[in-house]
Amino acid sequence: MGDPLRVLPAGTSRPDLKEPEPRRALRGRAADCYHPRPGEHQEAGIKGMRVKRPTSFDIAELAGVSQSTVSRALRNDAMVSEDTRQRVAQAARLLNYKVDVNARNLRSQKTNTLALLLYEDPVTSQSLINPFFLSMLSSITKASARRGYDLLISFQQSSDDWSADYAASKRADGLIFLGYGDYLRYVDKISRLDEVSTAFVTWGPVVPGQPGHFIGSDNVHGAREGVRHLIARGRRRIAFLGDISEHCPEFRDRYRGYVEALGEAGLPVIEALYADAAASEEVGHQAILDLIDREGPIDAVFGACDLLAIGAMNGLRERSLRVPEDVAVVGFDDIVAAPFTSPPLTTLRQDTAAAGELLVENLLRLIEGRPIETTQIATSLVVRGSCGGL
Amino acid sequence: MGDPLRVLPAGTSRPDLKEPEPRRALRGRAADCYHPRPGEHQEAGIKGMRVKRPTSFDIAELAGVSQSTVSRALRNDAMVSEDTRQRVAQAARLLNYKVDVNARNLRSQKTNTLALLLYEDPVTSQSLINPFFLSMLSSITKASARRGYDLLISFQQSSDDWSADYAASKRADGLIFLGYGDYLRYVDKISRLDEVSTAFVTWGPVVPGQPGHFIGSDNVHGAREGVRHLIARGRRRIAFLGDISEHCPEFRDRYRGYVEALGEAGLPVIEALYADAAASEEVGHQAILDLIDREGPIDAVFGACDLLAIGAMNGLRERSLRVPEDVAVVGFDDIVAAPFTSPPLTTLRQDTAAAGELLVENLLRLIEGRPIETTQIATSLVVRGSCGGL
DNA sequence: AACACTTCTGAAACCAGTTTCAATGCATAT
DNA sequence: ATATGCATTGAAACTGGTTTCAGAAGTGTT
Repeated sequence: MGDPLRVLPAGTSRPDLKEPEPRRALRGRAADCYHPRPGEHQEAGIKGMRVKRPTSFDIAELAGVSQSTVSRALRNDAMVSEDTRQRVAQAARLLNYKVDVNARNLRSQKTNTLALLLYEDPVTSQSLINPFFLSMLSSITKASARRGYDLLISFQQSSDDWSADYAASKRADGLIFLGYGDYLRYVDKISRLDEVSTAFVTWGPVVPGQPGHFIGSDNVHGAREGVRHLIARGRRRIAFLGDISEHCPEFRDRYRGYVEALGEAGLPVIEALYADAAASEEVGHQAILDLIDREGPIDAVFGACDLLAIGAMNGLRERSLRVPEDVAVVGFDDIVAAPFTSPPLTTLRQDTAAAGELLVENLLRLIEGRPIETTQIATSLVVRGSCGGL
Repeated sequence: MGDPLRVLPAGTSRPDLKEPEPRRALRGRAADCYHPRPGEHQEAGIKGMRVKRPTSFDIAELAGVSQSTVSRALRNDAMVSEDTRQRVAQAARLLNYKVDVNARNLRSQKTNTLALLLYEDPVTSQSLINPFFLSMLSSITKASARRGYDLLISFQQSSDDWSADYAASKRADGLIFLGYGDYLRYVDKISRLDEVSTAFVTWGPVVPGQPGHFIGSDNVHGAREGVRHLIARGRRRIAFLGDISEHCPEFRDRYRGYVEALGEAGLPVIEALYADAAASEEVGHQAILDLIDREGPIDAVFGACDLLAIGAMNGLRERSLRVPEDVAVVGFDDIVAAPFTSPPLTTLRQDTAAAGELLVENLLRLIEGRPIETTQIATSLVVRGSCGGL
């Protein structure tokens, strides 16, 4: 088969250019100094001898078309004949051509990149070691990759190093906020994003008045299911562990679910069985000790997160109370450690795969101006040993 | 105080430009259609009415200098007077100017971005839920942020979706590879990176012949320390759990440490006390059962990773063997679950903070052509309950 | 006073693509 | 045969910075 790349289409080699054409001439020179062959990268390692990357002009020359046609062909623009597209594709493959995303982004005013801002809890610094975020991360990465988007990631430590600049400096088309518990401290900055019309989504509880951007698990429903499960197994004095101040809107929702489940069953909500506790093992440990010493026997604990539930189990063991015989325990999150505790922890799994998918989906909807439909993710009860059998 | 921005320096308003100057004229127009005032973002939300971002030309006009001077001033280029720098900075602040990184990258041929490629173990898919990687991720992010680099992240699932294109398409200046256990399957592709002179570093065991790029914990030393600790507590029949085939070079190194510690103490290496096991709780569980049933009593287990050690503890409990009284257990990694097992797991902590720092540091050294010095990170023994007291 | 040497600045080239616009060729409608 | 329409294509404008180059202003030397 003859080389189709050498067959120049009629009308291409027009000889009627007489004037110097300074701009074009300079651009064209790039092509002249590039002599690539597949597999001849030997000099690449030699310092300062780096071979020049091929540009779309090189592809154009090789394929016998104009540079703009190369651009169209490689983007599968509609207005290119199948024959041309093939020739360009082959030339690009031959020279091992890769678009320069900076040039592309500059002109098209699009980056095809999302930025993920991960906020640490400045108090506990727990969010970073919370495996929950690794699976969120994984699913977000995959969801954006599947849609052809790159993902920039940034761990935010204080509210000072604010990274809305990711959008302002055209590094990313949209932002994803992720954080555990108290993220309201940066919401004031988030609201400013609306003013500069920067697309963003946030993981966490739905904030009233801005439903579209805020995506989270159905915490109320999940907690209700967990507490129902305890009640169905005959537990009556069920303690709730978790900070329900405005710092932890998610925990507050889970407390609502707890209250609702009790109400359904006609059980009283005993104020004294609530223990304020930040999300960490140590805090949960101490909180349950205080609660038992103060209020006497309980027969179950609902932890607003797994770390609290695990801390509670350790505290119970310290008071020689057996889990689940004496006290049943249910957590929330289903972190990796959950199946490894003894007994294994019954908990409400947050569907991180669906969550990541929804965050990205909704962010792209915002970017493209399409309407948002779903904003909540269902949780599922994972029954293990700590709640007293199936 | 008068507005310094209006004081044009002499010689700036030169009136001797008569010719049309097509290029400049078009560029200048951008400045004319932008009328910003701090806090007047009202129209920003209205569709299609988006206010045009300020460019460096706008800053130049406001500051009464040329656009190239603006560029220099904002980058703290040496060749700008303090007075000019101040004026430019003030103008930029006033218009809330942010550089367009795409334009910057395009011209400077630098992205100020690193790409992190996280590989899943296709067999166990464990690496994603392994909290070890979250802390690696966190430290890598922080290390690159500290140096002014953005971080692109990508979870690689199969060896097919190869992302050297991150560098080829000028998205990133360098690559960081992260993966658990068997990553040799993509090393053939990694070696190709050298050919195209793409800077990269890899987390894992040092691969002979390419010392500079490969960074990892001192696995031999760490394992030796752990096994020494067991020996010092009187243990003699110490099992080793872990796959030491070429698929897991790290485990292989840890096995070497195990053998060395035994040798130092004059203990024989009993072939039968080695159990091949991939990195997961289930596999460790089964492996220890088989080993006990086959070889009879042991008094200690060294797990090549924490998940294996945890699995082993569960298996031992199933055979009614007490940890640490009957069998002492030591793991490797120090994952978050480690302190929550019962008894809490003694293990070798990998210093992820130092590791992330070193990966980024070395990658930048490669990018800038500076020599690399360190390639190994020390581990530290974390003594908890599972090894039989301090 | 003439000269060299910095230090600072502006004009224009440059990076490598996308997008606009006008032109071409060809098929179909009149 | 001519007008109309459409699919393709190329030339040139355009994106918003950085970098080169040359010139101006100011200082020090002889």
